[in-house]
Amino acid sequence: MPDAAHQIAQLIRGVDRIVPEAEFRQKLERSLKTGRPLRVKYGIDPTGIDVHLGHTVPLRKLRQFQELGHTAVVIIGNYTALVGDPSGRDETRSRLTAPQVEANARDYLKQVGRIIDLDHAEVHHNGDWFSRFTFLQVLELMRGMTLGQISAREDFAKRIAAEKPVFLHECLYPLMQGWDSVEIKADVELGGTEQLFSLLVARDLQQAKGQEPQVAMTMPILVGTDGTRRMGKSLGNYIGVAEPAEAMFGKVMSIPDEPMRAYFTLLTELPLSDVDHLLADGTNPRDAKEALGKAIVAQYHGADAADQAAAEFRRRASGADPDVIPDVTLDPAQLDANGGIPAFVLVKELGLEVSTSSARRLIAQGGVTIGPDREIVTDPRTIIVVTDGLVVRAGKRKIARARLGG
RNA sequence: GGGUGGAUACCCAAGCGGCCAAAGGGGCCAGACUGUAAAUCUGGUGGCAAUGCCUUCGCAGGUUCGAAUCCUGCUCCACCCA
Repeated sequence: MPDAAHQIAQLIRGVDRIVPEAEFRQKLERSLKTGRPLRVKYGIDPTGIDVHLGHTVPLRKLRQFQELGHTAVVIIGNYTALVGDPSGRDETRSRLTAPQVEANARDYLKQVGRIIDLDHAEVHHNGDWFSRFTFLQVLELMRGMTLGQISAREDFAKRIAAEKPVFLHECLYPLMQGWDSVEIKADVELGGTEQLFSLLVARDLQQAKGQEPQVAMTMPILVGTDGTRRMGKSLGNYIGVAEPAEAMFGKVMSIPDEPMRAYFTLLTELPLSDVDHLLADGTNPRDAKEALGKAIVAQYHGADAADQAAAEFRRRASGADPDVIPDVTLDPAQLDANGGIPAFVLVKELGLEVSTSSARRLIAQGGVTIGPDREIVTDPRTIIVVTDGLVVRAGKRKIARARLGG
């Protein structure tokens, strides 16, 4: 194990806050002296199915702890998922059923395994203990917090001010999360900035049970591909860890320039001095973004795939067609005697648009080009004579090659 | 239990008898521009082999030549008082 100073230097990268910082230092030093690794907790609620780069920020931190010899403890919040984390929410989360949560949990773990080493991690489901809770225990747990504390929380306070509902079960969420820490005797808990409140609730509960309280380590919230709002599935601005290399790379390239530094810091291992260099004035931000994209994609798909994705992106950006163009077989019955078909029907049949109405619109706006010469079609009713292998492009991203069945 | 205010397209939100496939904003799509983006500008954003037709304003009925708009019942939601 590297010494405490080294560990701290490494662990502090990208971290928002450590509360309380002195305790963290003490815990680390003691761990080194006694050889007993720290128990580092990270909880994830299986509410959706896509783990995205936003989730990987604390997960990558967890991985760093692992690499330094500490114990990663992953909590699958199958019970908390039934409640729904109110953090950062301005409305109540929609309700999930137990089987949904079950299925999600399995899927999640698979994706989480892309970031941390699950073979050397502890994985718990908080349903293991919460499903056995008696009502009396629930009441006891609720003694841990007052209405004042709860309603002081920013997310609840906002909702109350906006006359939006706050349900009682949501108030229980931080207590449940805190109890998880008691169950697994956490030394450190990781979470996003907005989790600080919940992470600190655990300290009280642990102390009440005679345990040494955990240290909260919060990570900044990663902004999504729109560059402003937090990355999230519902906002449609996320990059999923399970996405194919090219899609992942393309999405990284589509972020605005401003959040690049945060991405480098939180999502890559690149030395920060190198990052400074890449982002220095006078350099082309595209090159920096390309380096960022490669570094991220390589983590999930390998360096070769990352390079290929980058090359492919350059090709597309220069206007060339992609390497692989999907074939779509046309039903010959759609064609007239001369092999012709109206442009808007063609676009729909090739699956480039979902409805004839939208196909008409796209064509009328000059978004459709046909064949090697990229002939622009602007009248939706233009009859296109289809030959086998005809390439049709719709907008910047969609393309298909027509195949005549036969 | 009492009171009040709501439910409109992907989201927010206007409309309160015909001029409504429904303002405005956001998002998204396309085009122009570019350093990959972003920003900006322009256009589009229910469906249909389509100068017209069909379905859509919580649900079910009703009034009317005509209903997102008026009436009745229902469902759901929130807030306030207790």
